[in-house]
Amino acid sequence: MSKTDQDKKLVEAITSMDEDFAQWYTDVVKKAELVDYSGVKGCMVIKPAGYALWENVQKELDARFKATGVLNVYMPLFIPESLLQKEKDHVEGFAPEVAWVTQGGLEPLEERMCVRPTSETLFCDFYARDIQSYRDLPRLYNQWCSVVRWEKTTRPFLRSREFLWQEGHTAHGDAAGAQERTILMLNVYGDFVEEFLAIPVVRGQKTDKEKFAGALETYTIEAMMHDGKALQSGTSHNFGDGFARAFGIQFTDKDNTLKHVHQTSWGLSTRIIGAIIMVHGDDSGLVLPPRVAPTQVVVVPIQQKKEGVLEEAARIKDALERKGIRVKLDDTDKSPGWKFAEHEMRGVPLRVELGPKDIAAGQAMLVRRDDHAKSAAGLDCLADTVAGLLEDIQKDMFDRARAHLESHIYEATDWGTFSNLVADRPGFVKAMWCGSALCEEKIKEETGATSRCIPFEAGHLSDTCVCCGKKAQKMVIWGKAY
RNA sequence: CGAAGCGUGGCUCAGUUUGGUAGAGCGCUGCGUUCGGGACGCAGAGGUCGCAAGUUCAAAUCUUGUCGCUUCGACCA
Repeated sequence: MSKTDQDKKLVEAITSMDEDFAQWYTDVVKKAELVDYSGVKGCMVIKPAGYALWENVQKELDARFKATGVLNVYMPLFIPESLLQKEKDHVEGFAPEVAWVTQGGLEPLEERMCVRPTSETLFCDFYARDIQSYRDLPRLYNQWCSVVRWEKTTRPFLRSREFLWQEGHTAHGDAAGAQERTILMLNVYGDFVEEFLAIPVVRGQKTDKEKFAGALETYTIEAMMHDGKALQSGTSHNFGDGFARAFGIQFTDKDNTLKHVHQTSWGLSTRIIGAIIMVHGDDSGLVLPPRVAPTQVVVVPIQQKKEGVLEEAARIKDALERKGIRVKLDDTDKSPGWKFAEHEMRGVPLRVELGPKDIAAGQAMLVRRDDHAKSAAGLDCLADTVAGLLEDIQKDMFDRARAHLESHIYEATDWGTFSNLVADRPGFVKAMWCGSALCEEKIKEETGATSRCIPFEAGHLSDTCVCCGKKAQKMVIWGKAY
């Protein structure tokens, strides 16, 4: 097949990302068989390739939670209306998007119940009974579950009516304990996403306008997608004692006085899979970082019916498995070219090609998914070479994503520059802000950008707000978001 | 919830304007030849045209309703 024909075929399979990023995303999600649409409006079927990603995310993140003392629990799916209503800001924030159960069996319910959009109220209701003494604190609980939010429009992984996530809920004896935990968990997310998913993030605090309903402070990790748009990839909230007062969560302290607990919550959802796709993917499809990839290496035999080829390929598979590498041998009767394209589409980080010529030369060909680099490697120490290469790929993918992030963050000190940057340059814009929600509102209306966060690495660009010109309080990172 | 587009074998779509025996490519099944970037031949299987009502001798095609999907906007993780 000619080069032109080959290009044509690939273009037919996946829309070019520069041509139409939204369509590219949908194509990749479908072609890599991560999800399928379901008969349930706004809900997706997560297929084995997609769910395997989530399982790897769960496994790693769960271990990191537990290393900080967190224990897993499970809360009910339903929340009675009266419970949801106990904290005013919280119910106002979620009311527009909750689904209600009004009937049980054949009888209407006396009190309707919503399907949890998040479980703060359930944890609070539980903690009010569960916590008595300072000896019970801190409570560090987490649950893996799905939640329901009645979204109007949906996209695979990025927004669906039901999605999988984890939500951690902690209670502490004082404000400092809650604040410390809030930041700790934000950094657990940040480190996990950077180290495991090779996605660089900006860590910072949300403005009042963008913070969680009922929270004192919300912290976030913001990732930049290939198209320059932001994806809020994990959040950590400090509730202070607001929920504790609304729900009556009190404990007896060492000094024999009753005190309210201080709480936090933090969550990360299957949306992160959307980030993996949109940060690392290319026109051939998905590109998975080795640490999260369900299959890290695929062995493709060439002329597999020739004597000895499949046997040698199986030996390679065994050797890699002994090294702890997740490897598949593709011995289906498809042509090699078909297999190359297929496994690239699915994002397998490294391909091992093995044919009669290689065997004669005592080598195999290694082809990286991320940069398509091809090299020969001796069969005698192949497992070591592959293990090293997987580490290189993980590191290079992170470095590449970080270079993309850093080269797409701009600075503006006046309105003209700011609005032009937002309009013309995909990416984030750093600018000073007076602290007023009115300016945030105006910026959103006129440019489409929202405040992503006030980064921990504070900066000072000028003394005046980029929007109103009044005295600036903070430097904010602005951008268009998913 | 506003705007636009689309529903025809598993997938991508043609056919709808002008009503008249349901098509193509890919995929799938079997056999054979192939195999270093989506191979080829031969033989097959597979569709009440999203659903419902209406007009008509006759509806994938016209009318009305309804459901679903995609993209954009508002809302949101």
